[in-house]
Amino acid sequence: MKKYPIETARHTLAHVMAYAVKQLYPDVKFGIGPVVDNGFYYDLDLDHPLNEEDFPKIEKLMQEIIAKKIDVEHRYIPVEEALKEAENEGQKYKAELLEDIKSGKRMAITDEDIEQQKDGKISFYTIGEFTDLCKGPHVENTGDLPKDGFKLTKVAGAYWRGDEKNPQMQRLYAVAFSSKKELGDYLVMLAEAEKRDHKKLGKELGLFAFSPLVGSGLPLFLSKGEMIFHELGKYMREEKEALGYKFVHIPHIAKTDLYEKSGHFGKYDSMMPVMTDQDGNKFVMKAMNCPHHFEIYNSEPHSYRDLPYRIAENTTVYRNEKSGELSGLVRVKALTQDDTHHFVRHDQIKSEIEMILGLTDKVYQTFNLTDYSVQISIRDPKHPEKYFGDDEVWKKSEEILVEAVKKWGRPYVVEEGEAAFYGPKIDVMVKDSIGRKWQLTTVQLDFNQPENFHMRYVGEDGQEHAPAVLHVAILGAIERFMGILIEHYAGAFPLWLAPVQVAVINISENQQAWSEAVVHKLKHAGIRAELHNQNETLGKKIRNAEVQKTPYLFVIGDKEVEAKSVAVRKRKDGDQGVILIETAVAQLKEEIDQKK
RNA sequence: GCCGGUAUAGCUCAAUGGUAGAGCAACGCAUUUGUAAUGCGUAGGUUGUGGGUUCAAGUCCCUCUGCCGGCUCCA
Repeated sequence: MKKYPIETARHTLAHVMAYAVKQLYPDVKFGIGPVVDNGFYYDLDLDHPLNEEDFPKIEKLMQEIIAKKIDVEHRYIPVEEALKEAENEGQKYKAELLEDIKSGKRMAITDEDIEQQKDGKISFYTIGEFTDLCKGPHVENTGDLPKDGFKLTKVAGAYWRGDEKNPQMQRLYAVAFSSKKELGDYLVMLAEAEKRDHKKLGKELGLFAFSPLVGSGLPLFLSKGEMIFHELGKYMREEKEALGYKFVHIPHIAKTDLYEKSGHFGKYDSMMPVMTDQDGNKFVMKAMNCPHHFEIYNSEPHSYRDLPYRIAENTTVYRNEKSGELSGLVRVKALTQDDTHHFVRHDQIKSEIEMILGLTDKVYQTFNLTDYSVQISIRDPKHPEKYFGDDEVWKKSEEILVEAVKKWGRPYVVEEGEAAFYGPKIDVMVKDSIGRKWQLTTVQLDFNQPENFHMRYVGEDGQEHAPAVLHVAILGAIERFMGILIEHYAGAFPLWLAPVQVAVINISENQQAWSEAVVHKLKHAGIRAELHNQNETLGKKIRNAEVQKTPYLFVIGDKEVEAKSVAVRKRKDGDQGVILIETAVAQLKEEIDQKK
């Protein structure tokens, strides 16, 4: 048995899976079947809706194909011939791909694009009675595949070529590893990740709730969740004020005229209407803060000396996301941005972006978030009509961002077509517990809205000039950031962020007054303390998730106890107890202050 | 919005179409012991909503809602 890179085996397994499905459902039409993280998928068009009951059948057929040790044949076929054959077999999607190859369009579908042209011929691989166009590479014999290292995991709808207007196919997912053990390890890892799921922990720790009556995507923060939420907003405010940002406040509804001027209104359909007033003005919930902040800038004249002019606000925007897109705290309809707008002279752009990226670094270090990726989002060069402003300005903006990120020194990728309609942006993405990437930080450079809103400042030369605008959110949305943080810390927050910093457990009833006094003292010192009274056993309290995740635990009483990861303070007699608690309070305060 | 799942007690889950149960949590009593689990007891339900099939529905069918995982979207 030959050894192959796991990606090669996954690729061949995708073909084997397609072959197995074809044995079950001969009418199936195939889309594409690429390798993805930890496995592969194949897009299928068939009348029978696949579900989990079909998985064992398909897996069994795959295992049979592997057991038969079938040679994987590779050959090149002229494109016309291949096209004819695909059409004869009714493989319309394959035919479409071949058609594109033939006409030279060959639009990439995925990175794992399908073919490789060689003298006008197309690379094909055949396993038994299943032939698929594919550039490979593949294993030479199905006997080389790990027969018990793969598992079908899920089926999902996926549009042909990723376009909503195209027919929807069934995407059959599988995970695959070189051995049964590796597959088992992966499944165990997934089960562990499930325990860190912020939706699960949020409920267990009493942080937030959802109500079908209030509406989907509208999180209700309970007292403990609000403490974290508030602490995150406060932290960003402190950091920004230290850098000279000014905080502002705007109302949550606005006339549609504002968004018509900014260009948002026509471009997006996610704004929630509120009402039409007696004069016929239409109002919507604000879905972004930019135009309000522009109007704040325009409310007074500016000198070049005042720039950079930085305004900030932690404020909620409301977006009518499609129902299927919502997900816990990481995708909601009401999201609170730590939004800032920087109005800068053109010669200040570079230094301003450097300052912002510096702050970004500091924030990520504070939360010990090291595993993040940076993306520079630029225009889709094929569709310039989707964006405001002229080519030169866009080119210049994109260059500035690339240069800034290069200087910053983080690895990055450039994504075409991901820019905002008014300018390119730098995004920072962080993975959640099951490996999905979520955008947190965004830094957007905008030369277009300043013209649109006629923003001006008086320069050294006495003339009016337009500033550039930087749209920045470091946390992104506090809801999403909190969701990511809960999973990052698995619910065990650092002291300064923890909703309960000290749990005081009163062991015996005759210590009631003393316990209450300790809690009072802690709260007075600004420490978030909570009293757990002892009419239950300490064992029960300790295994309670809330208390387990509490950084400190004071046990009041006369029992010698120990608990993992918690400081235990014992009271021997009144006076000594007071000294112990006071020392502890001072230490705690110091630790909390040193948080960042 | 689309595809596939899914919804039973506060939580985790049981219950061939035939009287809705268990463990944990809660509460009470006992225990003063216990640091992944002290004992006994009590209470907790219009099985998400609305319809249908059936002598009989938690179970089968349809509707709506919510949730989960994808797709698309993501200012």
